[in-house]
This record gives sequence, structure tokens and C-alpha cells, in this order.
Amino acid sequence: MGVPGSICLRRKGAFSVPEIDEIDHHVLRLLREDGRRTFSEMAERIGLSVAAVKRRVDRLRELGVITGFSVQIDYAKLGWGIEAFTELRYPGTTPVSEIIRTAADVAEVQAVFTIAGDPDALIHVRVRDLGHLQKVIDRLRRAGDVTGTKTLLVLGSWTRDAPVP
Amino acid sequence: MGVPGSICLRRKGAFSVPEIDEIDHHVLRLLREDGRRTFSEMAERIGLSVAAVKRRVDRLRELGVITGFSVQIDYAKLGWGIEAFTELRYPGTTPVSEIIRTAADVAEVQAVFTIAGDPDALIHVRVRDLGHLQKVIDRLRRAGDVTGTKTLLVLGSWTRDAPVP
DNA sequence: GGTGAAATCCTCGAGTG
DNA sequence: CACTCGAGGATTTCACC
Repeated sequence: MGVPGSICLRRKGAFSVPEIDEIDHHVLRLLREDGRRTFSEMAERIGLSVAAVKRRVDRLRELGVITGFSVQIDYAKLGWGIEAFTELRYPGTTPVSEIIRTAADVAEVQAVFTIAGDPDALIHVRVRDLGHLQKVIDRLRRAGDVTGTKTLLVLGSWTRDAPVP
Repeated sequence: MGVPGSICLRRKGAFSVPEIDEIDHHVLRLLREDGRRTFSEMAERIGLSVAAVKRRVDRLRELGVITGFSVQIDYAKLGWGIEAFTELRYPGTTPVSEIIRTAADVAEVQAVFTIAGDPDALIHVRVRDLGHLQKVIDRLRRAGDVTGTKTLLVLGSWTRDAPVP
């Protein structure tokens, strides 16, 4: 096994949707806390019928506000205990699309952020150990025409909204 | 409304769990693709009974491999179109716990990563606009005894495993 | 947005190798 | 110990008000 997962681009700069009301935000908050909440439980908390809540969720999906659901995993428990951010610098001629493509080709890369200014990209990677991290960084350096890297090794992390274990 | 969400610490360096087999990884892969998949659908894909898949998921939760489920949201559509990473530097005397606490106090902070070396922390923030970003950075600077910041403005992002819209 | 009924799904105990 | 089966209850889904 490896780092599984299909691949997709997320577009930025979409226009904000005005027709999102307080109830929609309530639905989103409940689903952020637990993405597998039943419609019936949410309906009870919100004070709406089950069908109404389902329609809200369906609509939020159609609007593209909800892009999907996923499971939260403790990767350390799976043996992927090391997390790092690598800053990448490229020649001024490198198009953003190539930056993303070459980085996404590396299986251990979890996310790619293209940046205004210096560095040109910030890459979130997850690896088994430090030797593995070295290999990944080497692969990133060789992939595109990278002119420089700086890697920030994550010691600990905190995330808003992660459920209490 | 603001950036909703409860708060919790994620511990790192947990020992890897050996008794995770291929079927468990298959379950995790299916749930990463769609966290609301039904047990029946997963059972069919894996070639197991519904009850067996449920017990796998229950066990993965008990082991702490699965820490929860959540919804994926396009925040730009909610009017939170700007994303940035801010590197924070602290005096050598500042304990990690205080770094996390002061950053997490700022509602716009989505995640805090403490770092080995320089900088001392990397903060992921999400804001409505650039003026808002400025305010958040100012608040971060004043919060702890921050000695320096550098903010990386995100132009675009790619995430492994985000579902295709 | 609500209601109700049919289809589907979840849950858990019992039985099997 | 992990799996399958099956029944009862809960949930989802959809047409209609």
C-alpha cells in the first residue's frame, strides 16, 4: 500500500454565494463536527423536518459549497508518522500548472499551495520516517526545474474542529 | 457568523498499529473518497458482509486510526476566499503549548503546525479579504511574544483525494 | 417547508469455521 | 476471533400537500 487517493484540482477565487442562510451554516457546522451525522439527528437539533435538512444538504452540494465528505485519519497510527512542509522555488518562467503537476506526481505529497511571492509553492508531505522524507525531497527537487527548497519538519499540530478522541 | 468549530489537540508520535490489514486499508480508501459511503456499498465493493465492514470501521475508530468524519467545504463560496500560511518566530523561551494556545485563540486560524528549526510555527489561516488578513496577522503578532512573521498568500491549491466536483 | 410510505440501511444477537 | 445470516428498528428518499 501507499498513500492512496485520486487526484483533483480545486479552483480558487469562486464567487461567494449570497443565498446561504443561518440554517445552512448550522447544517455545515453540524457536518463539520461529524460528517456522518444522520439527517434525523440534524433535523432534531435544527428544528426542521428530516426532508428539509436533506434538501439543504443536497442544495449545498449542487451549489458546490459542500464538495464532499471524508474520513479523518491518524496517519501516525498507520506508520506515516512524519509530516513536513517544503517550500519550493522555481525559475520565473515555470508555469503554475507545471508546479502543481510535478509536485502532485509524488505520491507522498498531500497538498500543493501555490504562493504569491517567495517561495513559489508550499508542499505538504507525509512520510514514514526521515529517510523517506529525504527521498521525497530529492524527488521533488529533480521533478520540475526546482531552484531551491526549504523543508519545515512538523513537530506537532493542532487543527480546528478535529473531533475529540 | 464566523469560522465555527470546536477545538482539540492532536497528538503526534503515536506508535503504529501493526494489526491493520489490506481490507482495513481498502475500507479507509473508500471512506477517504466518500466519508458518507454506506456500509452496504462498501461491503459490496470489498466482497464482505455489511456487518463485517461495520465491525472493521468500529474497530478502526476504537484503535484511533479513524478519528472522525467531516464535510469538505469550498470556503470561497462562503465568502472566505483568501487563504494564507504565516510563519511565526518566537523567543527561545516560549513553550510550544503557548504558541499553539495563542494562535488557536484567533478564530481565523485553521491549523497550527509547530516546527523544528526556523520558523517556530506555521499557521494556516482563512479570511474574507486582504484587509481581514492584515487584521489577523496583527492579532497574531500581538498575541504571544512573537518576534517575527512572514506570510505566504495562497494563490491556488491542490489536494490529493478531494472529490471531483 | 411538512407528511407519509416504500425502499434501503443499520444494528446486534446467534450460529459457523 | 472474524465471518455470515437474519430480523427488527432506524434512516433515507421521494412524491405530494
